[in-house]
Amino acid sequence: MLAEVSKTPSEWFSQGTAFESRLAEMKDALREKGVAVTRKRAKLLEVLLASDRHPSVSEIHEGVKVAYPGTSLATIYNTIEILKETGQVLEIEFSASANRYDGRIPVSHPHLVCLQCEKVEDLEGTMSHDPLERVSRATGYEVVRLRTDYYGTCPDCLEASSSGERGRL
Amino acid sequence: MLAEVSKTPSEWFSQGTAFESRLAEMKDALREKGVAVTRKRAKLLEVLLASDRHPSVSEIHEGVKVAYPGTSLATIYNTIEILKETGQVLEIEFSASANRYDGRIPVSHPHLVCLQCEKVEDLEGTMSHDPLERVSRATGYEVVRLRTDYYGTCPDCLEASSSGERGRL
DNA sequence: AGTATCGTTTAGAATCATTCTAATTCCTTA
DNA sequence: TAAGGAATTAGAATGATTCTAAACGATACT
Repeated sequence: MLAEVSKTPSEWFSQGTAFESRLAEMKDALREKGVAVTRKRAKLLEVLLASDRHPSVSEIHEGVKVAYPGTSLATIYNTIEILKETGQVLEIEFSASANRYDGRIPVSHPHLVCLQCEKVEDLEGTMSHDPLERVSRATGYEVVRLRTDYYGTCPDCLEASSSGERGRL
Repeated sequence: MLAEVSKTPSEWFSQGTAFESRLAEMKDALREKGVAVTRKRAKLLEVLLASDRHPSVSEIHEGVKVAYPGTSLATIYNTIEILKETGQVLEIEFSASANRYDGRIPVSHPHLVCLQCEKVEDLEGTMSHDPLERVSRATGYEVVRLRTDYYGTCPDCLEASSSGERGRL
């Protein structure tokens, strides 16, 4: 039986860059679901965890192809889907641009999104206590996920350009 | 010269269903930008404001076509784009489903999104004070937009089904 | 070793929202 | 009524994602 993930966001954050333990955790989650941790899937997990860029599917694809050149995009999509089902990855959706994925902290938490360079960063230390429960009680919804994203221009882009051009997010 | 929109979210909320005044406001914003408020565009604004469903482009299209059957989808997309540029509509993006639009309260505010029926509701009364300024100061970003969305199953869907099927949001 | 089985992977087609393009229509003003 | 410019159009193009059907690969059984 698969135990519910019950870590709070701050517990996730406190893991810091616990690459190895997250990797083991994700592999375990796949095995618990009864799917094999193949070499390509293992590599995918590593690529996902190695970057703090919140990579897109195609960035992950590029990374996996370094080790396994023949890898198809479909494999990445398939595996990401499984990871979503097991709560092992957080999907950050965009409609005008590819979705981005957070495997390090797979529970809801705020991000900073640069409208210009499309950088996605974790925003730490600004989390008030989980409001899911409060919202559930107030609305009758069974709230399972919260998205909080701040959009703007990152310091790098502020410096690099005076004009106000925007990306497509 | 176009004055910056400077209402706080709660000021927007306090307008309630001030349909007529929002309509006039949106028309003014278009004129200030130098674009014509044509009959189709006026109808589009009405359709957008008349519904609390946070309609998608194609829902708006359907509504406009009742009055003007020949209307093309491109017209809706074009006009929505102008509204976005003038800050007169809030875009709620989804990657697996069509984007939704909020013309009533065009500034960042939280929503409740039902994963099952894809309903999008405003979540009132839960807004703490605008954290944009605080995040800007803490991160060096020039923060211009905040997205906060709660996802879950709405009371209607909870009642209608015991199983856990999900929509595509 | 040989083979049946079942999950995994693949290439490419299909889908869908959105954007683009180039031609046409509609207004406005002369 | 004609000219000019914006608005609108149909349909093509794009891009991310999903689907499909076939090929592949590992494992268990004979």
